[in-house]
Amino acid sequence: MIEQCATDVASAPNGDWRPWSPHRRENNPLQPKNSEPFSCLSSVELFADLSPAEIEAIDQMAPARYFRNGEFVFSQSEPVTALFILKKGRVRIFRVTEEGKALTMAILEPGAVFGEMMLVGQRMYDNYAEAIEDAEICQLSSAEVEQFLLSDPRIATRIARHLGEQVARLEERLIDLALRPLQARVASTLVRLAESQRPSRFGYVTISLTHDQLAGLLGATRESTSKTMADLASRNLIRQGRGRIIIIDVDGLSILARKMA
Amino acid sequence: MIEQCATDVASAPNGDWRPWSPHRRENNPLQPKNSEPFSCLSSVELFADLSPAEIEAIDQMAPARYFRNGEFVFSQSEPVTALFILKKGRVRIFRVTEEGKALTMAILEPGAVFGEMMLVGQRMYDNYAEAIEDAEICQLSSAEVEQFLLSDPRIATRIARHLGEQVARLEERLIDLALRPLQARVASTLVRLAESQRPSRFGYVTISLTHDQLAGLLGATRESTSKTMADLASRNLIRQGRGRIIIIDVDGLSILARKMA
DNA sequence: GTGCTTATGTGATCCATGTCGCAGAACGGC
DNA sequence: GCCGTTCTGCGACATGGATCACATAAGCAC
Repeated sequence: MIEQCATDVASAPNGDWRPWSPHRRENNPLQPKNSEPFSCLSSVELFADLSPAEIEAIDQMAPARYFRNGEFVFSQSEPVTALFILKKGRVRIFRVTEEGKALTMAILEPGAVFGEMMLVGQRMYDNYAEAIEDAEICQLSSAEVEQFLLSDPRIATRIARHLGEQVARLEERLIDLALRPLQARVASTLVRLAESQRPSRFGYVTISLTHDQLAGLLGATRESTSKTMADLASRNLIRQGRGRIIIIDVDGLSILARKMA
Repeated sequence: MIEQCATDVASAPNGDWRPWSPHRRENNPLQPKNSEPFSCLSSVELFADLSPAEIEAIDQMAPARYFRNGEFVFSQSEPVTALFILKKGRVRIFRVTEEGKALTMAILEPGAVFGEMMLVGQRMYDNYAEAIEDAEICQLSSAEVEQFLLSDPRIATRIARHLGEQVARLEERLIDLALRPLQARVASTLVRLAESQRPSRFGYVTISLTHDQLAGLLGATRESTSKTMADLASRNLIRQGRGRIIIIDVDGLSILARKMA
């Protein structure tokens, strides 16, 4: 059953041509870990105002599904489910133009809620969501959301707040893209990513992204991103590893981030 | 009293140097038209679910203020008021970088609500609002909003919906900026502007913007915007007048809008 | 009308990134 | 160990817009 659903959603938007997406596609589905003790919903900010009993009730409605690295969590073709809660793994939200170019809207970490725009009347248009690590995701249908969440002012307010944050972030990115050179955009993006990350063992924050994924987030090419990253590394602001970026000097990056030319 | 407030807010963010803003600054304040028969709040989508009595109640709290073309409605320095309702005139929301470059986030028409991000916990950061026509604007303080609006699920939902639309629009713009050439961006922006406009007398939509204002919205220079506009005009997609753009062929523009290169 | 101010047209550069084409390096599987 | 795949690093080159520097035109004040 899980396999059924998963491969279902994993099919590419346009046939099977997807230069903007990882190609790995193993065919052994992820099995649910048996009896996770933690609710899908605890530690999700959206439900912070609810009592344990209420959370439990909603939890019943939100079955987890499992996605392998590279599988699609949703695409336009899937308008049934409204709200997704990322329990484990990471998910990339992105859009694709007719010509096959992609821009990453967000890279989500565990605890993130997504798909909120659908439940607020918006279609997700050409937004796609794809697991970039094996992931575990809870889902609520639009009907359930409409009935149990939007009607509750505590949650509606949280949703509004969450959307407000998104607006702020998007405006920030728009500014960057419109009037800052690549180096500043890279720096600013790294800072933003670093903030949403717990600083691992030794004070340094590690970001697990390839240059390619970072480029998708920047609206730049992999090549120029690589060049800029090399430059930042040579200035000891970051250190590089294959698929990982270690932030050495957040303040230095922040300064670069607001440089214009 | 009105004069007092108005000149108060009209002061520029950094001293008086504002290349990114109109210079006109008459010093006779606008006088309120006596006894407008229409409430500030009717015909505002946000309050569509409320009864006339409730609207009336809120209306009492929302005094109108008058701003001259070029005056600032708010800047960072004014954190008191939370929600603005544009009754008459037009307002431009924009951000400025340290270097003095500006990007216009939105151009608002009568009936629009703005400042919603503040009331949702967001600071407006470096957002400014400036009247680009003589304007009449109602205001609610954050306290009032908190107390009467956010707690009401009907309104909270509307706010969420409104923010959701904004997110969608911003993502659209981000895509445009990231991966479409200027001509497509101009076309797409014109289409978007045309949609939020009532098609005047003879079917044609007229947009009242200078090339400069349009450029601010595009994240491009006035020069390249002018060139592109001339091109569009030569293809009979639009017609030009000083400070006004007449949309002749929306469909033609829409096609250009999705062209990549 | 005259004259001032603001909007638009245009052309000659320049420069940051995109594009294309490889080569080397790091990892994963066997 | 070896091999294939995925990442990263360059370099040569093309190009869309930005910049700068004006010329012209349209409207407003008088």
